[in-house]
Amino acid sequence: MNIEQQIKTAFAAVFEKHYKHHLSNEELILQQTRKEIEGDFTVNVFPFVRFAKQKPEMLAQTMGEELVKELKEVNSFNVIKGFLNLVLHNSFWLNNAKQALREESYGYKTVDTKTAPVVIEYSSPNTNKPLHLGHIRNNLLGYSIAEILKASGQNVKKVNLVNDRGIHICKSMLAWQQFGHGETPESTGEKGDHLVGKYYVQFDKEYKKEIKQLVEAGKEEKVAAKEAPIIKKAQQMLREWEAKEPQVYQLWKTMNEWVYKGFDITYKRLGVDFDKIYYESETYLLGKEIVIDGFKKGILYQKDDGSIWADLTGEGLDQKLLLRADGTSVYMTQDIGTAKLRIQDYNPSALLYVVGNEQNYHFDVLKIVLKKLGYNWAEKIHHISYGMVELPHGKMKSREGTVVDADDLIDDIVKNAAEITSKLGKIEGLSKEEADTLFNQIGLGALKFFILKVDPKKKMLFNPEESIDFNGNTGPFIQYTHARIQSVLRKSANYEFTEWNQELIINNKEKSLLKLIYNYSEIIANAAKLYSPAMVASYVYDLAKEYNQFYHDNQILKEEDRTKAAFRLDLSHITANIIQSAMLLLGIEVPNRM
RNA sequence: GGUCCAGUAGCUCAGUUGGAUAGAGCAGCAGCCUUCUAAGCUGCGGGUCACAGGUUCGAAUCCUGUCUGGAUCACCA
Repeated sequence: MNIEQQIKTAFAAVFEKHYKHHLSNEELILQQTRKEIEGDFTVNVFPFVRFAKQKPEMLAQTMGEELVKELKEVNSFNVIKGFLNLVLHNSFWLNNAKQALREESYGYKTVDTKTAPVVIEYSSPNTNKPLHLGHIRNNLLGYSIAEILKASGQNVKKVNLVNDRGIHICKSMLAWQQFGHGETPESTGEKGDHLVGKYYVQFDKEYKKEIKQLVEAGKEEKVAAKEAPIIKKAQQMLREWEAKEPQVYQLWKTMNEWVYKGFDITYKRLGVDFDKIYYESETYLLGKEIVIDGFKKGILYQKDDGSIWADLTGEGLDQKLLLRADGTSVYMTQDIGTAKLRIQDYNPSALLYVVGNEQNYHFDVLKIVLKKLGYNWAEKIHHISYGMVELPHGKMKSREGTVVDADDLIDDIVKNAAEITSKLGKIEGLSKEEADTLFNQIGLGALKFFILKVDPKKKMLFNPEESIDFNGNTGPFIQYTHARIQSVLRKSANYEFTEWNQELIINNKEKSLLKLIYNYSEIIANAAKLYSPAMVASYVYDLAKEYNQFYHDNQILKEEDRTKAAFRLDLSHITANIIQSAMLLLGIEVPNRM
């Protein structure tokens, strides 16, 4: 039982003895005492005055006196208005520090790999264009959430679903066929995903041109959009693809290979990975079968043109198309198939999807359709919905060329890290290779922290200027704190120390650090519960900030009292370890020098 | 129009199930390096928590309404 629970239990027992009323664990709220006030844990007794029939101050006073007697960890207390502030013996915090020193992965729970896994899907790229800033948020969130879940003791499987088929893929294939003159990544030196993306854009251009021509010839815009020859050709190509027509299939394979090679580079730079990759081309037929089966059972219905639909009006939603009139699949169809496949593959306890909030409706529908089809496991689906990334000028729009390309962004930020780091004279004595590694760590550290520190549920503004700031609440600030500690640790070899014990007298800064150290495992648990890397980011920033203040105010190696020196060195050691481990949960590496 | 989400300092964001005087960073101003890494530390200024009601001992937090912004309601994914 942790100390919070002990206090709550003791509080309830004492309260019942005095006032003949039982307080449930839920109504008893224990919070950490705010910094300006003396104390470690605080109970607000206001909610209980009606049971005690006593003034809040009196009640708090009585409870304080009793708790000091009852619990050996509680040293003293004070009462301010209705707030009972409990002060623990310093030995409690010091003991926890000893534990943090002993435990290899302090704060983490061990994973039982025999339990049913949590399957988390993230990334889910389309193979028709390169990754952009929006994908970066997705990838960083997915990776980090998975790592946090693992640290909280869950058995996690990371999966990726590659949207490698569909009308959008045919569009870039068609454009390449018509306008590509046989270009390849090798012949142009262009990264494969960028090359394919170029043709996707070109398709859109041509399509628009044809629509415009048809409208000028007197067609309505809607009709024109349907009748434009190039879109007809793309649709024809999709049918040929589903029929595995050899030429189309070969082209599709070739172009997808180009894209995968490009993606691999970007994934590697971002440091994300997967346990399994699903390809929509391998799963969509399963979805198709399920839909046809559902139609035969009368759960779904068919329109005159042959298309198959789900009627969701009973659930307050609309009609939803599941198979087109020409028999080809839509996005929903394949998601039905992959969900079922994942259940078969893993028998998971939960199916998580890291997907943007623009698809909230899609996931509502997915769950309802699956339930209608009789799959009880639909309940296990949870959409981790995150907000869009916006730029200072507004939204990213591929058509207007305001998309921030993932590769370009990483290049820029690493370049910037190199400039600043060099200017600060931090690369003296480093080899070219070591320096490059450092630039990458700092640049990506800045980028990742900048994105992950924002609450995933909220939309975020990506200001390029702020993202390359390395001061204040940033990744490099935290990395720097870690490097600083490492420097102290390296030098400690030249000093003698005397082992400290629980009797040690500590100052305020030391105590603040001890408390933050104590909080780490609960932060991980909460971040896991809320799927929020931002909570970890916020915590590790607080920790680094607190350490820097401590570092500024106290001598460590040169402290005269060698017992205190030993303690401060240990505090530094623990802090560095937590910074490293917390940053790892965010997918950020911390250098030993910078 | 229906549904959903958001609105906190000049800007970007914290604020864990309702609790004490609403916090950081950036930007601005003023200080601190012969001493363990100054990518650091300290101080100053900056707020009608969109607005109006309600719930109660107590509301940035919960409820209702209004305003503003966004997402979505496709034979796109």
